[in-house]
Amino acid sequence: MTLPHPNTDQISLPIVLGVLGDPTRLAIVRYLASKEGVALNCSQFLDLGSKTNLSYHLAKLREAGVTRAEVVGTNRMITLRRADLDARFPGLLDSVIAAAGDDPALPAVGGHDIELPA
Amino acid sequence: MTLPHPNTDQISLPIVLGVLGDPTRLAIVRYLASKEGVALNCSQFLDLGSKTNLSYHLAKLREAGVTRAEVVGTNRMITLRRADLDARFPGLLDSVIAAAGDDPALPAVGGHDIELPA
DNA sequence: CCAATTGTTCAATAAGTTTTGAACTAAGGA
DNA sequence: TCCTTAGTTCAAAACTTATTGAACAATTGG
Repeated sequence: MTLPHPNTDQISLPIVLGVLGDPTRLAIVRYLASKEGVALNCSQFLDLGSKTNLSYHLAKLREAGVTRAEVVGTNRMITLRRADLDARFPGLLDSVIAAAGDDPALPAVGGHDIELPA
Repeated sequence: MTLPHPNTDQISLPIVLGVLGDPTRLAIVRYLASKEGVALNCSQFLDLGSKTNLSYHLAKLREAGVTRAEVVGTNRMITLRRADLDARFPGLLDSVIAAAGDDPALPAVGGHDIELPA
């Protein structure tokens, strides 16, 4: 059970920019960046919308190549594809995250720690 | 006769990203960046679409704060708001332009020189 | 003044995006 | 096995964006 992701060289600039041009998704990326190295499941983002709606936005991010989703039991562990994005579009992710860093117009993620299934 | 532009501090990250997430507009920005300092009118971009459609896309870019349009006679001279964007979102425009730089999936602008009204 | 040039606006349509709830699948634990 | 948890899928509705052609405005040049 793996989910489809584009290869690094298939990541498209206009698609990435379009996907990031949505406040909910930008908030997801900002939060992922702030927790880099930590495994996050979808429920971490419930502050941003309904379960169904998050599934939609997280699929958009994954299909654009911005995030990676790994299946761990019933969880999908979400990470930023930082190395891939840096390789493909040097500096882009950093400048987006820096710009989003303190934007009060973006929704915020509460961020509860979660226990993973052993 | 001046056209409305947002102030630098009113430029919104998600709006800028959304506006750049369109191949036609990304091509416009790439071409403007390649001709920085040169005055360009809308007709320069007719390779990318109809006059009406360009008017629409150029208005989107202007309203997002990505470009500036100055009225000179019957022309609108278009420039990139590079300094404003660099001030607001450091590094963002550079990385977008670099990433777009050699993307064969983006439409290209022919680029004829034009004679301005004296 | 008249005609040409440059670009905008309008209304219509076409196409795509976001959001929702209900139904569903898959894994894990009691 | 049965229940719970995590997340997806589907179809519908609501909304937004892109594209077109016809009509319009404003300036310039003859």
